[in-house]
Amino acid sequence: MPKKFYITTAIDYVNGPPHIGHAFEKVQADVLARYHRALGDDVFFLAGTDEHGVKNARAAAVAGIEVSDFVAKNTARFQELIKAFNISNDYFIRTTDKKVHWPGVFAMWKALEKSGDIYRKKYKGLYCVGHEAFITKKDLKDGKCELHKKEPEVIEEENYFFRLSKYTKVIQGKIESGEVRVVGEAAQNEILHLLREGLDDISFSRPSKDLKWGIPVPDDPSQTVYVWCDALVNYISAIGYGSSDVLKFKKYWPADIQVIGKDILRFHAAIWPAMLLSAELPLPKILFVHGFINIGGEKMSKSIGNVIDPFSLIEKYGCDAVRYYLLREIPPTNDGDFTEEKFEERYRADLARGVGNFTARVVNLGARHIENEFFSYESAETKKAIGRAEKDYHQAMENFRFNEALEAIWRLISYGDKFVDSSKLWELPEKDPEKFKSHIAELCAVLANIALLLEPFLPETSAEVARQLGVSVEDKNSWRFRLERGKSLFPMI
RNA sequence: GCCGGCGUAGCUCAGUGGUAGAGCAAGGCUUUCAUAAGGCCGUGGUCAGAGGUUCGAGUCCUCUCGUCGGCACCA
Repeated sequence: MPKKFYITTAIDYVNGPPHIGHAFEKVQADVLARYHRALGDDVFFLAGTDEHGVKNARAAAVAGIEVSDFVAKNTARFQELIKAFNISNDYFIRTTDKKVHWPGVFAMWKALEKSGDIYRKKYKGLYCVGHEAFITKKDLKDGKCELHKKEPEVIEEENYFFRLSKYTKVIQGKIESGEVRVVGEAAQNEILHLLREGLDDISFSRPSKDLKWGIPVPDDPSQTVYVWCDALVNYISAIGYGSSDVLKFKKYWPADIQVIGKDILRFHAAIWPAMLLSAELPLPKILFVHGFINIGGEKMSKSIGNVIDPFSLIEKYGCDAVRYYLLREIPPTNDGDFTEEKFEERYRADLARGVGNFTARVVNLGARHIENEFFSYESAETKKAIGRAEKDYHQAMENFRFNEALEAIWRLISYGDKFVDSSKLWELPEKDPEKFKSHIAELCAVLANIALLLEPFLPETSAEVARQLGVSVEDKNSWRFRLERGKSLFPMI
């Protein structure tokens, strides 16, 4: 029976259009999902959107449309993003889905209550009249709301709290022991530091008059479930937690990997595990924490006007080229940088002159002289080169070093290019046709292995290489090639 | 303020106490199968700075500087 593998991405907040950072997270998770499918695992890969909250309600009001229409429209953009980047998610969860998501939230809330971890408490907050909402100390400048230049009122209201403080030590221990692994050194340090200091109990609901656009607290419609117990629950509601059919939940939970950004670490490495502990559910095994993408060394921001639109990038260069840049140039768990110059440099050097050109020279030369089907062949030396690439590749993947896995593949491409040159392959059809055929068979084996390893990263390219070779990559050990010239994989720009 | 990451070739980075590395870019030579593509070979370094530990420090310790970030119930 295949091993189950459950991987999630953070659900995106839909108050604005998707940018390149959203795409980055999906692409990283997609590589892991595809990699584990290739290993033969039974993969379930989740993506989705977080659609409740005051910000959405306000943005919809500004736009002058119904909030449900507003979030539906924006969610569609995120679904287009997933399609454009060829993301292989098995399901897309929406927190506004009353059939799938809400029952999970209700079940979670009741589980927390049952453990005695939900209690009523007065919440004291800074209320800004201009915002019509609570603000934080961060929003203040000289004691006044930075935006509205007014002193906030201190308002007290009663709502439900969750006993987060009760679980911080236990979670700290589990992260220290590696039972819950936080991938990304900076992220691990940060969360351990936070946990060592201990965390306070946290507000888990808001009065419905302040927060209407959300899920009502079970048996108390005067309160709306606050973001934690709404958004975070998506990871289990999506697979049936709280529904009448919990088979999928039993099978896939706990998540093997949860992919998140460094900005939401605290919620996933503290609040979420605490909720799971309280509900007596197992904790996710790995939190993979990625960094942010800067643009030319600067933070991406609307006010600077440097936000990169992932759709126009794909339209210009193609899905796989953008995936390649994100996975090769951005360090997996650190901040990275994007510029169009760097992008084109990578494109030309690695894609056009690398995998594209190598594929073209092998397939064209082979197809010109060999029409029939022929078997794959590997000399001892080639076998060794492929074996080394595989070993480096898998080792890199186990450590989530996507960039290094790609380097390993590119060393194999380089091996193939050298092979063509050193054997003067283009002279052989005249000089030694038998040797030519065996060399082509050998180079096709190299190419097919490249396509196989490349599939999680550049699925379209992998499929096109396989098509030109006339094989399916997954049929390794029984490859019989029949070459067919095709279009350039990555035309020179 | 408290805490953390980072600082190594023009750029992106690897480097586990033992002769400073890779890829890209730039330069020279070379090939013509291939997308003006490929291959080969140099060049390129005060490892941010200072001090310390050590037979020996890019690596460990202390301090300084630069830079990015986290925390003070925003998500």
